[in-house]
Amino acid sequence: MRMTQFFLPVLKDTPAEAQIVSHRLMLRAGMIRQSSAGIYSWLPLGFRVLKKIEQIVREEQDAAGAQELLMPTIQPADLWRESGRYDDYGQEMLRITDRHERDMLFGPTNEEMITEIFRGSVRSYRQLPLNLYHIQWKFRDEVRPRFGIMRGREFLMKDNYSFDLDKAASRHSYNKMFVAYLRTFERLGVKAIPMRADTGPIGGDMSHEFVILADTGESEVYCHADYLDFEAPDASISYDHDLTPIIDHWTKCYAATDEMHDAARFEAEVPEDRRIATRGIEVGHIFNFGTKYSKAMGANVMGADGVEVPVEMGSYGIGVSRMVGAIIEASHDDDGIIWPSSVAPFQVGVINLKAGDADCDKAVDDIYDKLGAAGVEVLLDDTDGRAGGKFATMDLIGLPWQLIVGPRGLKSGVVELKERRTGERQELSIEAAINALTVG
RNA sequence: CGGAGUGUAGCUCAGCCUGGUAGAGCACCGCCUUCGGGAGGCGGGGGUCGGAGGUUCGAUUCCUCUCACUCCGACCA
Repeated sequence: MRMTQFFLPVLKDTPAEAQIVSHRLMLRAGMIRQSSAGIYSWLPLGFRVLKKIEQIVREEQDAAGAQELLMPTIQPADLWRESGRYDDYGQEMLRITDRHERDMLFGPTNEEMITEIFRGSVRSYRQLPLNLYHIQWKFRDEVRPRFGIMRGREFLMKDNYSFDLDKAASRHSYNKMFVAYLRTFERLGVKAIPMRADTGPIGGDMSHEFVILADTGESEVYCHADYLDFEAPDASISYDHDLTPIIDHWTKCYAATDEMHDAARFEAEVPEDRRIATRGIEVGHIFNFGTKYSKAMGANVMGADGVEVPVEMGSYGIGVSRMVGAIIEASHDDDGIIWPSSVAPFQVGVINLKAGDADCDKAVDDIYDKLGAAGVEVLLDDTDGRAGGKFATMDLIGLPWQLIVGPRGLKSGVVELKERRTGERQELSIEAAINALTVG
């Protein structure tokens, strides 16, 4: 992509309404634009990141055996009357009436709808286990939206639902998602620590929140420092095997959000120099809620013994749009965003320090074509601005690599390769620079 | 939902207290000089001052209502 053709409305000034760093940087980098309170448009740069995250989430869900479908944003109220949540959910649910005076709602989540789909098609234990997910926009009419897309009213969430015959099988489905989440967050370039969580209004007795540690996080969290060194299972993991050793490893140390925090236990279990008390951002939440919805909505299956039982369910969510902000909170510096490579909107920003200079133009065009041909996503700053502004913009939008091409270097046949995260620069020949960016 | 604020140019803000018909910086357009970490000069375009009502000879300014947005608190991916 050439910057002269790319819609990238960066801001020099910080918009007054933005309080936290991810919101400020997303606005300044031209990633989002507010429409109304808690509702945003995603501009091209932000949308690219959102899609990257979505795709990683999708790949890991598929690998763990979940199947993607797509449910609507608008749901009929009757479904929610069946579960009893139409009245329980309160004003956070956006209620709509259609032209025939039918009560509808903009879905804040999809337990009812997925249960309805399930009960309409599944009758036998032979069709289990089943795990269905979608990545869809949700709407929760928060009293007080804030922090940009971190707590918007409209947000993109991956939510999935597992269906099993009995508690043991349901537990395995839960464990699969636990492991899939470890892998997902690792690939997204963040440390997300599973913390025992309250099940809240969704119900059930098994639940973990996945929390990214960040000073600017919304809630206080406490955990053992060992978690920072834990490594997620690699891609060769087999989801059909017993996953409990992995779960045990990841849950053996203390980790709790403030509402579940037990100071006495924390101090007893964690040596003083290993205690982490900081802030965190919840980016994922998994629940096993048993038969809460299947009982209420009559989602039963016939077991091998000929007895019909309500299906055991779990639900699993990742805040995809929130991840964008959470990653920025966890990865930025004074100059701007520092994208992990896996979610970066482009891998490389090529800077033409002197657009209009024949040698520079030729060199960057050549680099641009070669990197593009090698499948590297490149943003070429071919604008005729000054060097300072170009450096500042490139640092702000946080692409992992910058390739700086100027007349001074070209005279001696070199360009400068800068790594955004470390700030390290090296002078290389054009060929060597292209090689460095196309290997791995 | 309780509390506190803010709405003036695309953005950041001044002007309002003490009414007299709107400004700066950045951004944008043109020209010139610059040209490796957010340059400078000259010229130019852009605002029915959130909206409605009221007071007044006259309202961005004072009063009332209203809408929107932000922040702090309680709740959530």
